[in-house]
Amino acid sequence: MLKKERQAFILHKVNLHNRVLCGDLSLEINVSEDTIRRDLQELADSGKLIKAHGGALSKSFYSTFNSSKVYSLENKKCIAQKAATLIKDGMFVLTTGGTTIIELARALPENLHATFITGSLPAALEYLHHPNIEVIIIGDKVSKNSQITVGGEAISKIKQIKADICFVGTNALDAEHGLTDNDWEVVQVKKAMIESSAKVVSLTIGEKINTCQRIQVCEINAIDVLVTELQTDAEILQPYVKKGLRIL
Amino acid sequence: MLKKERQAFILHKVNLHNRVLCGDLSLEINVSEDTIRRDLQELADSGKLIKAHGGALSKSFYSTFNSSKVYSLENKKCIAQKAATLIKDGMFVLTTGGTTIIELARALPENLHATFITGSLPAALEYLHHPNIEVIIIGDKVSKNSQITVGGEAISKIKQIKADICFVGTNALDAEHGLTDNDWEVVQVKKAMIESSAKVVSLTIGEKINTCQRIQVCEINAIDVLVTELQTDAEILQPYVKKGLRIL
DNA sequence: AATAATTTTGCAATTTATTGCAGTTTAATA
DNA sequence: TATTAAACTGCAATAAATTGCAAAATTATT
Repeated sequence: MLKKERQAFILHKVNLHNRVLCGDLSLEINVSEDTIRRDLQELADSGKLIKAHGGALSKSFYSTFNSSKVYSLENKKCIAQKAATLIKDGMFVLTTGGTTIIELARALPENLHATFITGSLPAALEYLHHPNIEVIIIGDKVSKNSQITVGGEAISKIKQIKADICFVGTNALDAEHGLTDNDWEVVQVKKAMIESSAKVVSLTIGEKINTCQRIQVCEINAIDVLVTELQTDAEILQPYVKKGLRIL
Repeated sequence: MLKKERQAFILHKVNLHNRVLCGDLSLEINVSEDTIRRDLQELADSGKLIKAHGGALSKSFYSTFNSSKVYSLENKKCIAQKAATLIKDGMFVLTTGGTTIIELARALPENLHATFITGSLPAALEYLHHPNIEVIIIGDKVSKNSQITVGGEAISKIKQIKADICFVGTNALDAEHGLTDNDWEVVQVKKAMIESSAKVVSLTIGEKINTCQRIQVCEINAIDVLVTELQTDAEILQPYVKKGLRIL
C-alpha cells in the first residue's frame, strides 16, 4: 500500500469514526505504529486532522465541541424566537435564569407590554432594556453560581404571585425523570415558580433532551409547552407529545 | 478514550449543564478523579471553563460587565479605594446604586468577609465576583433609569435590616440642603437605607459638592463620613468638617 | 533494464506523557 | 473548632513519542 493511499485511508477513517488509534490502524493496515504516527503527524501538520496522544481526532468533531462562548447560541436564539410568541400584552411572566432565558429577553418584541418577574440578575438587566416591560426582581440571597436569588424569602414571595406563564431554562429533561437540575437551591426556586404559574414552558436545546441530573424540579406532565430548536415532528420529541406536551 | 477526546467531552458536558462534578465525570468516563481534576485544571488554564472545588462551571456564567465611558472614572476609583477601608470583616453593608458604588465593589479586597445588601442589579453582580462576600438583593420593581429596586416592598424590607454601614452614591451635596437627588422613588430607598444603618457614608466626587437637587434625602448631619477624591484639608470641604462630618 | 538517488519504513534505545495510587495538605462546612 | 471532602505531591507503571540509523522500497536517470 502506497503512502498516499494509506493516508487517504486514515483520513477517511478518522472522518467516519471521529477518532482513530495508532494501534488499531497499525494492525489494520499492517505497518508499524511508527509509520502511522508519522502519517498522523503529517496529516495534522497539513491541518487535515487533530493529532492526540495515542491517535487522532477528526477536525469537525473537535471544533464543534470546542468553539463559541455561549454554548449553542444559534439554537438558543431560535428557541427564544419561538418562545417569545407565547407572551401576550398584559401578561405576568415568571422566568428563571440561564443563557437561554437571556436570549428570550433579547428576542422580546419592542412593543410588548408585560410584567416580568425574575430572580435572575442578568435576565432582569436585559428586560430593563425594553421600554414597555415592567421588571420585578425577587429579593433574597444571590447564588454565586447561578446569579439568581435563592432562599426562603424568595420562595415565599414567588408563592404570593399568580403568574400567567412561567419560562423555565432547562438543565436536563427526560420523559421518565421529568425536569431535573443539579443545584438544590435553584431547584427550590424553580419549583415555586412552576407552582405559581398557570402555564409552564420549558426552553430546552435538543441536546438536553433525554438527559438527567440529580435533583427533580417537576414531573414531565407539569410542563405545558416544550420549546426546542428542532422541528415539531422530530422523532426524539414524540415521547413528550405522547405525554401531552405541546411542542413549539 | 483519548485524553483530548475526554477533555472535549468534559467541555461539552460543562457547557451543556453549566456545572460538572469530578465524581460524576470519573464514574461516567471511567477514569480516576485525579485524572478528571488534571483535565479540569488544564481546561481552566486554557480558559475554557472555571474550575471550582469539586468540579467546574461553564464560563458563560462568569461574564464580566464592561465599564465603558464612566464619567470621572479615575476620581471614582480613588474614592472607592478610600471607602473600602471602612469595611471590616463580618459587617452588614447596605449600598445604593450608581457608578461610584460599582467602583467600590471592584475595589473590595479579595479576603473581605462581609454581607452586602443592595437594590442595585449591577452592583450586586459586581459583589458576586468576590468569593467571601454574601450578596442579598432587595426585591421589588426595578427602576429603568437607575437599575435599582424601588417601591414599598423594597422599603419595608430595608427597614427590617439593621446594617453596620451604608454607602450612599451621591447625586448632590450641599452644607445647607444636605444630600439631595432628583428621582422620587430612589430617594425613598436611600432614606430607608440611611435610617437602617448605624453609620452613613456619602461617596461624592468633588464636582458634586455644593450642588443641589430637587428632593432631599437627608440633612447633612445624618451623614457620618464624606469620601471624596480631594485632600482632606481642601478648602471646599471645611464647611462639612464644621458640621461634624469625618472626611476621608 | 540497470543503477544511482531519494524516500520510506521498521527497529532499538531513549525520552516524554499519561495515569492511578498513597500520603499529606488544604479548604469547605457544620 | 472538628470533621470531612477535595486538592496537591511525589512516585511508579505503563504507553506513546522521538531519535538515529540501516534496510527496503520507490523514483529518477542513463
